[in-house]
Amino acid sequence: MWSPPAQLSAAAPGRPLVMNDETPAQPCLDCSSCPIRFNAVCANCSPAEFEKLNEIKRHRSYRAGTTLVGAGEELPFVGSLVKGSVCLSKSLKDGRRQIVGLLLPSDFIGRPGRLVSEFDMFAATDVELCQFRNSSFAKILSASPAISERMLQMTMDELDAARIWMLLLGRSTSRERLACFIVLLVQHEARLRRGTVGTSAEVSLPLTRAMIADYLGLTIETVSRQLTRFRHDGLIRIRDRRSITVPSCEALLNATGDSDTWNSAFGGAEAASN
Amino acid sequence: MWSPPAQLSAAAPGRPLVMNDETPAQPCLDCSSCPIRFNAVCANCSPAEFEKLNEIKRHRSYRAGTTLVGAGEELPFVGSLVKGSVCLSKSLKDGRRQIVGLLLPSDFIGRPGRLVSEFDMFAATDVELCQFRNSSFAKILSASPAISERMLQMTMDELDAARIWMLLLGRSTSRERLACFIVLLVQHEARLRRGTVGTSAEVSLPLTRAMIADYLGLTIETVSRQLTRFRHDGLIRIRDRRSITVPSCEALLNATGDSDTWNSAFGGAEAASN
DNA sequence: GCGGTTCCTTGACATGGATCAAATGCGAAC
DNA sequence: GTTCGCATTTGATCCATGTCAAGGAACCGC
Repeated sequence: MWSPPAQLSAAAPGRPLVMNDETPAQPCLDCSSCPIRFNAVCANCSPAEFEKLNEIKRHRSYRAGTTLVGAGEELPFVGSLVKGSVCLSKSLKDGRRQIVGLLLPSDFIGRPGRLVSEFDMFAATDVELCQFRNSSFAKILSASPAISERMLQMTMDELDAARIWMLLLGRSTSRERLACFIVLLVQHEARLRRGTVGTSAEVSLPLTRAMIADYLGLTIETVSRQLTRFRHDGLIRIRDRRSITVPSCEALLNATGDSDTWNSAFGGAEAASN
Repeated sequence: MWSPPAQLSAAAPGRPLVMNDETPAQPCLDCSSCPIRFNAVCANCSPAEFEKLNEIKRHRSYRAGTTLVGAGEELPFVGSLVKGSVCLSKSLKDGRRQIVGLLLPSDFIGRPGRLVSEFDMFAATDVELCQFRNSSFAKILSASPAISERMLQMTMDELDAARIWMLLLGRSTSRERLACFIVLLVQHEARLRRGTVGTSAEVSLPLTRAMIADYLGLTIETVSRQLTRFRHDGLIRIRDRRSITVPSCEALLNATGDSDTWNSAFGGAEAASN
């Protein structure tokens, strides 16, 4: 199993990351210093609502590669992704697989009120979750306008993102898909550090080539070839398997096939929400 | 402009369909006899909530082909699709288009709290909507648990459906895509008449070949060729441009590439919800 | 350090679906 | 009925991406 980039795997200060596939229930992080507190489902909670969530939450870590749940199986919890990346995927009987969602910190995991998962879920990197028992969360959800409103917002955002990804899967070339993917990572990294996209960028790849292929609806060979081609074109430099340099984000954006669409699609120009 | 199948275009009894692109505001239908009352966003409303919705609703019809809103434009209303089909689509600058959502009766249209549409929306057939001003609906939404809960359920269902469609766009052959599309229509028609899928079926196609192509991420020629091939294989009979016969739904399901996945994906085995 | 394993890259070739082009069929207007 | 326009079908060809195969690079456990 590979070592994820330090940024993604480092344990929170003072809380050593337990390296089992799943850690036992841990003492809770303090919500007021939680790195995702402004974006997660609890972002608009009142102190009283925080209190209720606090009573049922628990913090867990999973190693990269851990399967959280298989399609059709029970996932007893929901929660927020605090750190790392989680993939949602679905496969056909003959093994063809599509990653249908890439969850990043502050994204919500699971479906309130439904225990059986429609998709496979696995940790792409080491991850940390803030979990709630599904049934307990569902109760709080229906009693708390702030949470249910935020939940609806986030779900609608995910739906928009999924539909935009459908445009990519249905109509883009392999080169455009790779460019979009890297742009997505660049913009996400900018958001994490609460900054904007600069002229150049260092990106760490949270996914293996195989996962990238499954996310983009391509084969592993095509992913590799297009990355090589970007390298030859000077659009990227490949530092190691897990990280690349983008000397000119604008040039990469031009390789997406529609810089306007894809720049804004990934939050480059955050739409005024609500 | 083509004549849509009678089933989709017939006006409600006693209310002649006004054949402008957009009808003026009309007297409201009685909610208690509304054909979508059990499935729409208002499905779980209390009498008091119905009352509030009634005050702001209006009924409108649009002709097939009408653009309801373009991507980036303002859509001042939200509402329920009462009759017909509406397509959500998104295009790249060079014209490549992907239909990212096919809305059918009882589906919700628009995004509460956000006026600017992320997608193009157009009426694929003659359409009837039950509309609410976006701002008015947003107020009621935040005040009514029954509506906001139903809204969240429907949005999560749409998200699951979108993700399943991503599997099709990313990983299926053109033949499988066509088979899935027809199965989708068969199952939807069964649901409309509140029955189950029989051994055989008559299906009317709500979309032109070009729209089918854009929905499936293919070209018009490929759609046509695969339909012809189904005909040669005896999987369908083509009655006319707008309707086909499926002599054996099971045989068609076998052509989807993964009958288990696709049969349940379109509600063939409705998951126990909530 | 060594061997095994997994991940990644590269090459040769095959092919499904796109593209380009033309013919056919159907509906609408006259 | 005739003509026009458009949707659809069909054919010929091309090409992007998949498939199959081999080699190389990183990592792991010993």
